[in-house]
Amino acid sequence: MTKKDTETEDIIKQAAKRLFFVEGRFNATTQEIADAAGVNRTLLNYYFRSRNKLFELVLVDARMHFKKKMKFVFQKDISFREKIEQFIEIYMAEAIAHPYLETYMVTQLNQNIGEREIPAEHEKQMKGEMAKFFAAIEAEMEKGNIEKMNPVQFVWNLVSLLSFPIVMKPMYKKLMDLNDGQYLRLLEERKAIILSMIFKKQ
Amino acid sequence: MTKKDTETEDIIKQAAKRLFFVEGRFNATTQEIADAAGVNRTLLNYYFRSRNKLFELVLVDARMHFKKKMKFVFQKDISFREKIEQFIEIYMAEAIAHPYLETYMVTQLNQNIGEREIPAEHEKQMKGEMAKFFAAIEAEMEKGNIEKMNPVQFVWNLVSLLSFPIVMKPMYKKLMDLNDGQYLRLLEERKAIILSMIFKKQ
DNA sequence: ATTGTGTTTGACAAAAATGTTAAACATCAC
DNA sequence: GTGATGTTTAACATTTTTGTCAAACACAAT
Repeated sequence: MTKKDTETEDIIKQAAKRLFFVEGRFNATTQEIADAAGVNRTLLNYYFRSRNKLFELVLVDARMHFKKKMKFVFQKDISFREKIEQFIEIYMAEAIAHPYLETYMVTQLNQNIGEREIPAEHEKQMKGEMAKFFAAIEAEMEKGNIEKMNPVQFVWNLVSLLSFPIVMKPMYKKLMDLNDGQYLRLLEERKAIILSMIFKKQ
Repeated sequence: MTKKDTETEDIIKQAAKRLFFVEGRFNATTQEIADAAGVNRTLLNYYFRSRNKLFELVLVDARMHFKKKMKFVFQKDISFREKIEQFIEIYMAEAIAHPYLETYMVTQLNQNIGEREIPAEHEKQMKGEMAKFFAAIEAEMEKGNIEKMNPVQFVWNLVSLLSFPIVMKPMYKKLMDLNDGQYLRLLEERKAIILSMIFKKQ
C-alpha cells in the first residue's frame, strides 16, 4: 500500500461526505461523487467495490462525527453549566460545518428496508455515556438549576434549539429572506438565547 | 374526464406523498410509487408525463401542507397565548402525520442545481403573513410576556422544539431505546414543556 | 350492438447509472 | 534499464430506471 493509495481512497470518501453532509445532495450518483473528488469514476469501484460499500463507510463516518459532536457533554471533569456551554459552541460549529449529518443518517435509516447493521459496541458505549449524562441532568434538576422533566426532554430541548435552524437553513433563508451573513449572525446570537432557555431564570 | 380519471391520478399522488412525507423514502423509484399506489407504473407517465412533473406537483403540495400548518399562527382573532397553544397542537399533529415534510422540502431544494420555480404570489403572501406574526410577537415582548429577542429567534425556538424530535425520530428511537408508544407519550408531554419554555416564567 | 371516449396494460425502447476488464501508466527495487 | 507492484484509464457490459406506444379494456351515449 503506497502513499497514493490511501490518498485517493480518502479523497473520494471526503468528496462523498462533502456532498452528503455539507451539501445535502443525498442522491448524488457515483459519477457526481467522482467529479467532486476530481477522479475517474472507476476508482470508486477499485477502492470500494461498489457504491453501497462506499455508502456504508460514509455512514460509519457519520456516526463517528456525531459521536465526536456529543463527546463534550460526556466529559466529566467540568461543571454542568460549563459542559453545556462548551457543548453549544462545539455542536453549533460542527453543525454549521456539516449541516446535513443528522438528516443523512435519518434518511439512510429510512431508505434501507432491511436495517443496516450497527456496530453493537459503539451503540452500547453510546448508551452508557448517555445514561451518565442523564444522571448528571437529573442531579442538576435536584439542585434546582434546571426545570424538572424527563432528561430526554432536556436533551431534545437542547439539541432541537441548536440543530433545527441549521438543518432547515435553505427553507428559512427563502421564507425569511435571509442571506448567509445574516443567518450566521442569528445563529451566533442564538447561543445565549439557548442557554437562557435551558437554564432556570434566576 | 370521468370519475376514474381523477381518482387514479389522486391515488398516485397520495402514494407518492405518503412515501415522501410519511415514510421519508426520498429516492423511491417510479416503480415503488406505482406499487405503493397499487397501480401500473405506466400510469404515472399517463397522468404526469414524467417522474419530474409528478415530483413538482408533490412539492407544490408540500408547500400547501406547510402553509396549512402555519395558518394557525396567522389568524388574528385570538389572543397570542391561545394562538401559540393551538399552533403547538396543530403543528405537532401534522408533524406526526407527515414527519418528513420539511426534510423533503429542504433536500429537494438541495438536489436541483437550478432552483425550482416558486409561485411568486404564494411566496409573497407567506412573507406578508410572517411579517404580521412578527409584529404580534414584538407586541408580546413589549407586554413582557416573552423574552425580548429578534422575532426570528422566537419562531425558531418554537418550531425547533416542536419539529426536531419528530424529524429525528428514527435516530432518537435507536439512540435512546424508545418504542413508538413511549415516543408518542414523550411528545404529548412535550407540549406543556414547550409552552413553559417559550413564555416567561411568572 | 356499435361507436367513441378515456383508461389500463404489457411489450418494447431509451436513457441513466453501476460494475467489469484489460491495457496503459507510474514508481520503486533491483 | 527490467521487472514487480499497485494505480489509473477508457472501453465495454450489465443492470436499473424511465419513457413510449399500440393494443386491450371499460363503459357511457347513441
